Amino acid sequence: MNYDFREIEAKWQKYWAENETFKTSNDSEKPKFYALSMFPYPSGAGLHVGHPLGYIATDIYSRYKRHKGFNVLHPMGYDSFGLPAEQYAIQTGQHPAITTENNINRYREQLDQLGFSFDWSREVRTSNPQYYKWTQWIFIQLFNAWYNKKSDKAESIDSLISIFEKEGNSNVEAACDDDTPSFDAAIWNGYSDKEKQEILLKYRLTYLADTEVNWCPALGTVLANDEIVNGVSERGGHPVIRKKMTQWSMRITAYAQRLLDGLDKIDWPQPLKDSQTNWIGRSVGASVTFNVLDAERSRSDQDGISGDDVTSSAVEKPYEDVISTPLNHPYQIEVFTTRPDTIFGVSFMTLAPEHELVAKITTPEQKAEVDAYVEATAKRSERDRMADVKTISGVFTGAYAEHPFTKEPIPIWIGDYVLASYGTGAVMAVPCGDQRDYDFAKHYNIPIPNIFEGVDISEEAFADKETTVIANSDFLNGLPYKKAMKKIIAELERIGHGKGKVNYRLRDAVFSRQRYWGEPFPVYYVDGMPQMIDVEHLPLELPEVEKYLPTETGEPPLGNATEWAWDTKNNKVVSNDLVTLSAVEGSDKGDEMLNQVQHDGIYPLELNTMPGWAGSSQYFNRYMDPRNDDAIFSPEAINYWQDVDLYIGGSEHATGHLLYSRFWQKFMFDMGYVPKDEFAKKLINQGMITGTSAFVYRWTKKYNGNAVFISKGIIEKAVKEKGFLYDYSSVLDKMFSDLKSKDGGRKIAETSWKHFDAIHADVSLVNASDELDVEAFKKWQPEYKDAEFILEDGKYIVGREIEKMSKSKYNVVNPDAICEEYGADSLRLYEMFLGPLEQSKPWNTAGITGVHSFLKKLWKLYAPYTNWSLSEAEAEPTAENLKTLHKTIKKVEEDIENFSFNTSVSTFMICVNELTAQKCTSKAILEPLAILVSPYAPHIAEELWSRLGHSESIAEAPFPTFEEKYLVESSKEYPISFNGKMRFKLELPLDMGKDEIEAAVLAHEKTKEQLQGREPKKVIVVPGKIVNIVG
RNA sequence: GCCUUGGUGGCGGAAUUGGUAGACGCGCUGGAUUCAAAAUCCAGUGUCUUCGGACGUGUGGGUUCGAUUCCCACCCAAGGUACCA
Repeated sequence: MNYDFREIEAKWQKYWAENETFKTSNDSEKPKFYALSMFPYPSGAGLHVGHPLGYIATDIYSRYKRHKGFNVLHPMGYDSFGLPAEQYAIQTGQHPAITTENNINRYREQLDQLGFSFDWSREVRTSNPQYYKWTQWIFIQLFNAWYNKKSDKAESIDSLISIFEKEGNSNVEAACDDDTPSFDAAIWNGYSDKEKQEILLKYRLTYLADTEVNWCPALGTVLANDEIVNGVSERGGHPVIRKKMTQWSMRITAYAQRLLDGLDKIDWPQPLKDSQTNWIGRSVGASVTFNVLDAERSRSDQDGISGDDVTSSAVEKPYEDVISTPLNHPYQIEVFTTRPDTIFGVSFMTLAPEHELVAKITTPEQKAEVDAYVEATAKRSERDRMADVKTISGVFTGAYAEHPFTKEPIPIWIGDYVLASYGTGAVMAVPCGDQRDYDFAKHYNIPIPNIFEGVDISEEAFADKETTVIANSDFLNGLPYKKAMKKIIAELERIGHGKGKVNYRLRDAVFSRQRYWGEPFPVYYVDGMPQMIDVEHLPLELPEVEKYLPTETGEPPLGNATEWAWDTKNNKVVSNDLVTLSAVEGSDKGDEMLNQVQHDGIYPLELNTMPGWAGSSQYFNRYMDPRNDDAIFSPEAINYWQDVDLYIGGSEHATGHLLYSRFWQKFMFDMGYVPKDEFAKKLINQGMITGTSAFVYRWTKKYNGNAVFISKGIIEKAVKEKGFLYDYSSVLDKMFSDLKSKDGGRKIAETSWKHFDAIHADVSLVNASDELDVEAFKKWQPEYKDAEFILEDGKYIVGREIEKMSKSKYNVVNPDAICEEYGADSLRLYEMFLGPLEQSKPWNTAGITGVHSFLKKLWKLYAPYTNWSLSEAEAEPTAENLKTLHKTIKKVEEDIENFSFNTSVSTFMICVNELTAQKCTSKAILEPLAILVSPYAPHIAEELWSRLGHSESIAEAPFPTFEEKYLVESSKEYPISFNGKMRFKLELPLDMGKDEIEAAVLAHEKTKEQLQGREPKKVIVVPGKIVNIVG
């Protein structure tokens, strides 16, 4: 009987489902192994062949680990909140839950036909209330926690309150807002309840803050950076403004250092670690405060400090800095620098154009120029400003700062190379030590003082810390970098102008989204202060709304809900109308009056929803105990499974999902909920599968009103030979003649590619030889049904190009059609065979015939057991058989451990070719071979296994053990090289010594032939490897 | 600009620690089988060649008996990006 993959695959998929073959228990004597693929967002387009790549790899590893005796957790679920379903809802009115459900069903169908060993009983969906109940739960835990820098971990907010009650916050070292005031116990205890809540919000790990967002009034929504092009919205081209909005934030910055340190403990790809490291952006240096000289004095000179014209009330002073600010300076500029040792080289300062001081310090003379520059900068995106290194631009503000040591005036400029979002948005510019400052100074003729000993800075800045010796710097003269750093920081602290500081680029993560299809916050507001809903009343389910757009007043979509108020007496969602606002209607007193409102215990609920990453930041732990309604997971479950052993997914999640997940895991660890502070031991990024687009070439001329397509080879030849098109085809020659009368003559111009439009043809219309199915193409594009096709050798050959898979390029390949034609096992093998897992590689369906015929050969090899017409042929394995088998075991095992799945497929092919040639029918060979193949091609392996006489699934059959003894050789075919080039081969016994080998080789006639009488200068003999003769 | 990854036949790719470059597969060529096609099987397939051999892993150097592999400089492509002070 033939290899009937359709029947076999359907049979075993059914078997696995019915027998729950891959259902995993939370207690087992076996060692655990947790293999995880990043769960997908179920989009409407379904899976294309790129998606399953990582899933197949994880599945192979999971199945392998089962054969190796592990209790394997291999779950799958859906990241099912997201924008596309919401967009679809806005357009059609269909509830996102329905769209999502449909998409999930389609995904499930597609996944099922690929034969994955998922434990589907553990499926999670982030949009399912039973799931997001626990997302809300974590949010509440974060709200009720603060970060204690002394213990370097998160702690319950209650511990903070008791400290405040006893001693205020002067001894507290916490991650908190910049504007947190200091208070003692008496002040704290005197605060009203609302004031206390306000203070506590500044400490909580999730907190409310005014954050700038890109607000698009026309769309009534907030836009992401990449939704804005040239200052207007990508969709519709509406203006976008920066607007402050009160939003939830996550205090991830508290964990910056631990997120950095943790990278050393985990086996993740270095590029991914690098991008997290860069994202966190730790730099060590100092913060330095420069006083801004008032206009009067900076113009006249800088004689001492005497001013009494400025009152202290005008001082804008950051609360946390213990800098003794001279009261007579109205403004300070705080900068962060990694090179405080170069402070005597400062010759100007640069502020980001957005810096809040710009408007305050600019002199009237410079105002027009500065305003114009600020306005011009506002139109440029941050991306744009970053990418453009060549253009140097900036404007002098007219103001001067005072050097903290020399008291010299320093001109203050603004420049768009300084970004407001990094550090303090201000730079102390040291042109001799920083190339950007250097270029800026050169461009604007600002002096470049040299403060380095023995260094020429006439051409470029000098930034090598290691060889730095400071000069022209008062008390720093003669010091190397490290010593100078120490000294200058001490001095800055002594004079109250700065301190050593570690700066992180990482910013707190905004956690509010003005969307409908996301997790609702378990939050209601009493007098404007957020209150958490008690955990026992979760989940707080998404309300129904009439439409999914923002409200007319600009509130998020949940503002459309009529039932969206929290009844604190009955603990349930009730109608908004029940929120009683006595006596405030029409009041112009605002907040003050609101405080006096009588609510009857019914309060408005939060209108924002959580962002996409909320649901994915702990899902890996939820899989351990997904149906638990009393806890996110039981202690037993988390203690058994601990963490993810292998996590496979795309590198695009490097600084999103993978950073936030690590943050939440560390928080969960601090609170004692999880035993590991890193959730995934090993991570692998699978590469992207690109498409191989096909192009047809349409001549820019028409013939009888129809398009003319010319085969690629004809054009190529004509272009290469600089010839005329009509010389390369008799049909074209005739066309040119016909066109002559109408056209007034042949255009005598050499053929060039610009005479043709390359048009995407659907890749399914092209075969492995790049030949287009012309008739099918005409049907596919009816506008070309009468088009002419100029063929070469009777074929139309298309052009090929590697591009990203996309609908518009007609190069998307769907797994369904491939499964139908070749089967899931072929698809699985082929996806792996394409190349290394981590690399991106092009898809070309044509090549699948290779692995498919391998499976047919494999099936044939088992003919004594599959073809009942033959009598069962049980034979003792030959030495050759065993050698083939064991070298395969060795290689496949190594490959799986190294995630080198592509080479395993080759190894299987070689193995089957060899065993076929050996006419092997031995069960002792074919049984272990079935197990070896089973992780890769599980359906055929199960079928062969059962035909070999087993009644149990192959899934847990022990992996064959490699035995060296079958590979021992007695002789080796030595490659004999001359000057490193292999010239001939010589078979010699492996136990032959170095000298004997040398003698044997030198005596060989081919050696003499090669040497042509020359005397060998040297003979290198590496026994068992190679012989190399130099001469 | 910076960071990361990569560059080997017509194509995807292989090559364990520096030791036979191009495994395996696709495609191509020729043959067998067939009324024919599909499928299958066999042989060949890096380039050049005076048929002896010579050259050949992005380019140019270097280390070595020997380099796809190690070092230096550069070029190109893809992805990322926050001019990080």
